[in-house]
Amino acid sequence: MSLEHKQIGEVSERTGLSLRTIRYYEEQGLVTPSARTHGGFRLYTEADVARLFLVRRMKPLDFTLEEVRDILAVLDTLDQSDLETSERDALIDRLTAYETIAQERCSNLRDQLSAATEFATSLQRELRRQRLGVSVNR
Amino acid sequence: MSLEHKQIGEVSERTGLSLRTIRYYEEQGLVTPSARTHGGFRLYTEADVARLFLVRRMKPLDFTLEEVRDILAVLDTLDQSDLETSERDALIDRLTAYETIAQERCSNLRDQLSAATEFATSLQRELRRQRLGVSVNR
DNA sequence: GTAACCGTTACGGTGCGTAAGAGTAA
DNA sequence: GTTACTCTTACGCACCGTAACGGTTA
Repeated sequence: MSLEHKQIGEVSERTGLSLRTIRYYEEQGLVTPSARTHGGFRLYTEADVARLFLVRRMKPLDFTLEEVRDILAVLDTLDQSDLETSERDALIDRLTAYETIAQERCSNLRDQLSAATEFATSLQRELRRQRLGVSVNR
Repeated sequence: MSLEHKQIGEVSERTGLSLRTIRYYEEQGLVTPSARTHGGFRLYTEADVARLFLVRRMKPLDFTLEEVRDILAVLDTLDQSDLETSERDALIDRLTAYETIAQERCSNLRDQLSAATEFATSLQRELRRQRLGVSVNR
C-alpha cells in the first residue's frame, strides 16, 4: 500500500506544495486523492501526484483556480474515447483559447523576468557605488 | 503646471498600474504625489512616476509592499550625503540582504518561466494530437 | 504507549477589483 | 453647464498561512 499510495506529507515534500495548498486544491475540486485510510488520511497515487505537478506548472501563468479546474476538466474529458465529434470540437476550441492565454502569459513572464533582472542588477550597481563611495571616501 | 505635474489617469496609462493600485501604493507609503490641486486631485512629477516604475520593476520579485517600502526608504536615505559611516554601513547591509533575496527570486522566476513554457508547449502538443485524432479519425 | 502524522474548522492577511455617491477640472 | 476626471469609503475576493484541538498510524 505504501508502495502505491503516499500520504500528504510525502506528496508535499515531493511537489513543493504546502499541506494547506494541497488540501485547498482538493477543496476547490482540482486534485482529489484516490483513497483514504480508514481513519481518514488522504492517500495519493502517482497519477494524483502527477496531477498536482501539472497544477504547479500552471500556477506561474496565474490562472485562477477555477480556470485550472476547467482546464483539467477539458483534458480529462478529451481523454475519453466515446465523444461525439461536435462535443470534442467544442472542447478543443476551449483548450485553444487557454493555449492562447498561456502564450500571452508566458511572454508577460518573460517581461517580468527581464524587469526583475534589471532591478537586481541596478541594486548591485548601487551597492558597488555605495561601497566605493565609503572606502574611497568620496 | 500640466507640463510638470500629471494627474493620476495619465500616470496610470504610462505605468500600466491601475488607479486603485497607485492609490493603494500611496496609502501604504510607497509613492506619494508631490502635490495636489486645490480640489484634491493628485499631481505627480516625473520623479514620482519614476518611483512608480521602480516599484513596478520590483513587483515580479514578489516582495511584500512593506519590504518595497523598506527598500525605497533605504535607497532614499543612502542618497543623503550627511550620513555617519556606521549608519551608512548598516543601510548597505540591509540593501545587500535584499539584493540576495532579489537574486534568488530571479532564479525562481526563471524556473517558473520554464515550467510555464513547458506547460504551454505541452498544451500545443495535446491540441495537435487531438486535431489529428479527429481529422484522421483515430 | 509514544512519537510523528494527519484531520477539520476557522480566523487572518495581502493586494488589489469594484461599486457607490459626490466633488472638480476645463 | 456638461463631460470627463477624480475623490473617499467600503465591501468583496483569491489563495493561502497559521493556530487550535483532537484523532490516527506504525
